[in-house]
Amino acid sequence: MPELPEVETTRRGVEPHVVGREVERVVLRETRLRWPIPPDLPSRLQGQPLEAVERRAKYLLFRTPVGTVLVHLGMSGSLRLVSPGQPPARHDHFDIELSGGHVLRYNDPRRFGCCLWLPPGETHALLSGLGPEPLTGDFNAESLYRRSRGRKGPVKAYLMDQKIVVGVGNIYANEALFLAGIRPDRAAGRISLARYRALVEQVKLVLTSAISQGGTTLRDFVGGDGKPGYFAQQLYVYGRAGQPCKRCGSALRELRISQRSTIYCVACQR
DNA sequence: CGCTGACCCTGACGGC
DNA sequence: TGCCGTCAGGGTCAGC
Repeated sequence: MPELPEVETTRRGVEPHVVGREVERVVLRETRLRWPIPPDLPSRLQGQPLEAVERRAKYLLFRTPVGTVLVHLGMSGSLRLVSPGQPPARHDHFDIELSGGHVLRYNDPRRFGCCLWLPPGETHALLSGLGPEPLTGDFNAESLYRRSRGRKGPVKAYLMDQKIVVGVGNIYANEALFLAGIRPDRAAGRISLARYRALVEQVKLVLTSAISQGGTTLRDFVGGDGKPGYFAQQLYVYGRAGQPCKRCGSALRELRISQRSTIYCVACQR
């Protein structure tokens, strides 16, 4: 599930139930994620108040006075609030039990996610070297254009490079390139500033729109059994290879860029 | 430094 | 019904 909008939706969903609470207990069931969960995480967290839930790229940061829990949902992870005593399901790898009667429960079938501990003041290697957040002014056409000069790789791979900009995953890279009218296999270094302006605008629009969609299902995070909101009904190209373009009717084509499914319209994208 | 492909893991799905 | 190959929204890492 998690692209940036799903991660931000998760952050907004759990924040009001987590901030101001205290960690009563941490239960680890399966520590073999992308990297092992530190065995001392429960003892470090126990009794600590949670001061904030932040997001950087697709990482969730749970702040306490003695350090930060850094969570990534990988490809298949989710973080939900459940009631105390609710029996764990398959792939429910750990719980953070909070005062006030909520349990933060992490589920991840593929185990590509992670849960790491970050001492205060330290900046984790995973977070250093990340590019700007896509919804801030630091992500702009001028710097995107400037940094692209001389690059021969496809613009879609460039857009998904976390050093260039964070949080643009495969779905939204496909969508933004369609909306900006840019062929995903065009060399990043051979795209004009004007077209990068269009691309930046569409990245911001598509992410903002998806976050607002996800926001409609926030209630699912508390005691519900529904999944976080999904954006499928508004997709122009992702998952639609062979089907007609919603703008011009041409059959959408598929190719692979950096091992990832890439769909585009030969007529609308140049 | 830039770029490509292998890899981590489970589950869903389509073809035979 | 079962088996097998392929694919999936993440990212790191080695190697050229």
